[in-house]
Amino acid sequence: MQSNRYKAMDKRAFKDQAYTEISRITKALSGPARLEIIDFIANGPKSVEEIARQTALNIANASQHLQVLRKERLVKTTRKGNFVYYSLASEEVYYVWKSLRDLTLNTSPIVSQLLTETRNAYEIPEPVVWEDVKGRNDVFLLDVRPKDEFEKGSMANAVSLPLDELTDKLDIIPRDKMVLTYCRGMFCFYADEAVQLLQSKGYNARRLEEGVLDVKETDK
Amino acid sequence: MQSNRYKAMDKRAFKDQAYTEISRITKALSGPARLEIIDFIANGPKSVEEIARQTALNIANASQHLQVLRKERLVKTTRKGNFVYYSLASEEVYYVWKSLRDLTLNTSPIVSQLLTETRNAYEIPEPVVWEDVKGRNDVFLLDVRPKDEFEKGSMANAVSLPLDELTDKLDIIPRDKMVLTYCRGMFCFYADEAVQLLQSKGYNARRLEEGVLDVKETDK
DNA sequence: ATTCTATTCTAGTATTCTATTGAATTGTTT
DNA sequence: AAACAATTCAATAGAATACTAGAATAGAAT
Repeated sequence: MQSNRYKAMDKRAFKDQAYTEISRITKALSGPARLEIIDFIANGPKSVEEIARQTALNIANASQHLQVLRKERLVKTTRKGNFVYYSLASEEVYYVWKSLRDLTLNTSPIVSQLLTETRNAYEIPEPVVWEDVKGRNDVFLLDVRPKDEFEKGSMANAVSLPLDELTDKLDIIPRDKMVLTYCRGMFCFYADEAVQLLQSKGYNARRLEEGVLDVKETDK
Repeated sequence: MQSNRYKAMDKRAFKDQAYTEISRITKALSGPARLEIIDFIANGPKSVEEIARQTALNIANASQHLQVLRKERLVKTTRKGNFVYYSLASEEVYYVWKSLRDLTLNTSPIVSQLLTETRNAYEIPEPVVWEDVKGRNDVFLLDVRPKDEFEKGSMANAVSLPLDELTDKLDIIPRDKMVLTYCRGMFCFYADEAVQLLQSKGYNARRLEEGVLDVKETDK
């Protein structure tokens, strides 16, 4: 009781600590490398090796970044055989990432500019936004991510055909529908590469701007 | 064309720049002082002086922090007479703040702990969550923030009675209903102070855990 | 038990950023 | 011109950053 009195916080001290705590977590996410890691592992558990390869970091460095995220409990790990798999600790982590990304897209036009520039450089056609096509039934939804990511969760009625199997299994794609590809999200080019391939084979193909995690209509 | 080729970005370069851009914006928000500023001015435009007072910073320092936010276009300013009023540049900024706050509340129990400790120290009763009371019609919703914040936007059916006018105008509060006070949000103690006052006058009063901005049922 | 392999830790470095404040300055109002 | 709010400047001290190489660890496979 008495000791409670002494420890008792005034309101200013509480605020200082509360905002500092939120600040700590914000700083833990705030490096480019860690933002990219979060964007990546949101699609499913990944080993340190995969994360390092995807983000072009060396392994020790990727591990360091993962420790920073783990210290703040933003990611969790599971071990399978020899590998440690990292994934997001909660949905809230993804919401933060998503809101930061959307804020940036609205606030500084640079990212969207760079994105279209990059697409132009590769002669990739403009993406289609989900809002414009979600009602239609003359489209064929194609998930070109690795199988395990598809199985963890996919868009409703989507068919899985990972990018590297695309050439072999073209026959499962109908020629009378518009093929809509999608992948991990706005900053992932798998869907664009798929579109290029499909168009070169005479399909009517476009990519979806959003990824699975940005859209409500999902399975699982 | 040619020059486009040379400037053309490869995918890795795009990613580096995109995540770096998001990182820049994230770092701009990530200090405790700036998080508090955002939380504060979300309720309405505030002068530098008010912001400095609220956050216990000196004026020069508060201004510095505001410049950081302005450089990243997270806040906007209007001038009235001698004063410059700062407010959030867009709703997205608030969403980011909200998602960071909610992530922290879920991820590290410290903040909630400190909050209840502080309330205990002042012998403030436990808050009520909106979800539990929003259907009921035997409650009297009381907005104890300054008038201008109320006018900018309030909860549906709420009555405005700023904290410092409360003692004078007690007669407008019905005695047969439960009085529910609310203010700027979870880290604001105005509503708690109002509850203490009201309870001492024999009212059945509780505070709402959430603030206006966390609840859907609002006017304006 | 040993070997193997993926991951983590340690330590060091160089760099960059941080918040803060008093004083000088700008710009507005009266 | 005087008063006032806000901004900028300059300087400080301290902390945090990302990264890397090499050693250490911890499980799994043999």
